[in-house]
Amino acid sequence: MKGNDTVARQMPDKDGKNELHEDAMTGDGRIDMEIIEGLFFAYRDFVSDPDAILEKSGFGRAHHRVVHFVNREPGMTVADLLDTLKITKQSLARVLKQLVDSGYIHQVAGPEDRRQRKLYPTRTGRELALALAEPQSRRIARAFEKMGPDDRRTVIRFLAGMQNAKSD
Amino acid sequence: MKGNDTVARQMPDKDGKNELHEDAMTGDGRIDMEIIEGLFFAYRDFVSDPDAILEKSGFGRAHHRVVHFVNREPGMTVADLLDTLKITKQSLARVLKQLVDSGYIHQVAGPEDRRQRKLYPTRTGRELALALAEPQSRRIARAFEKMGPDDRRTVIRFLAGMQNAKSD
DNA sequence: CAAGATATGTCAGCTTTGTTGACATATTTT
DNA sequence: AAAATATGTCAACAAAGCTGACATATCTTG
Repeated sequence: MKGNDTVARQMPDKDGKNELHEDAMTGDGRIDMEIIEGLFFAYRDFVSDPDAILEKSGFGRAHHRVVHFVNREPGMTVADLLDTLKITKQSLARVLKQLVDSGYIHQVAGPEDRRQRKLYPTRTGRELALALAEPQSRRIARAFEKMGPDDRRTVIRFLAGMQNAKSD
Repeated sequence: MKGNDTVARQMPDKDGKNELHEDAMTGDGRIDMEIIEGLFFAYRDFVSDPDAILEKSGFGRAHHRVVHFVNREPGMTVADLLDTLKITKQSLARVLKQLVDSGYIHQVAGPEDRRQRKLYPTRTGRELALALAEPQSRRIARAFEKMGPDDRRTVIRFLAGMQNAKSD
């Protein structure tokens, strides 16, 4: 390889900043590594479920999120969606435009406030959202398979407790 | 605005593909919307915790993941890390190089197989990983605050059940 | 009614983080 | 000696985030 060979014996290291740790980081029980990593792996696999379907439509995960929430709350405005996704206007504009142009979402001027664009799924938009949610829901069902119905309550409370307080 | 006004009355729509849905997508009880969305919001806020710290070091979330797992399993190889993160070699190479160059991670040729590069955190690398884990752990503790210790077990089982089976 | 605030769209450009495919080097295995 | 393996690297690209500025339509307010 190139000359980036490394040796176990380190450079002079007065302050100890380059001293190596061979022991696993545990956090001395003050850090909940188990939940931190459980969340990472669970979410990593959870969001990978819809990838096959998304590829067929030529969309990505950003489109998934948009089409999901518009289906969940038809008539929501662009501002609502920005607040839900916590991304910027331009980031949203790109994927939203593609979904509108492809006929998955329609925009309707607000009946009271005509500056608003209320977002509605079309039939194909609804079908896509359902198809994307389905494998995720199956994964969830499988996870709960050997657990009780009270366990589902517990998980819901946990997930709610992990979220930031609503600002409005 | 531009001429992208939309009206509630749609274009001719024989097949109904453009018909709008004004009703919220429920999945008719077959889709677990509550958990799907709970996971999304929980993870969205969970990963935003370390952002302030990362900005100081000039790193991003990809660096966070690398420095975390190297700290958790010092001596892991590049191949191990690729398998954990499920990203490509080039994606990892970029951020790993930056972490090595900045002195957060050291590489040591494998003692048995000298082709391998075993990864170890330096002292600063360990400190960074702990600092990043801390706000996340506090969030988790807060979520469990009003729940029992058995609830933590339940959540761990759920998160494990959400993961793909290990291939090896 | 004029002025300002608001909701949305859009332009231009940048960054991070993912992807592919090809190829080089050192080392181990066969 | 040849093949396989672990890693690094080059070039190029794509998705999805960001900023700041500015335009338009519409609503609210003085």
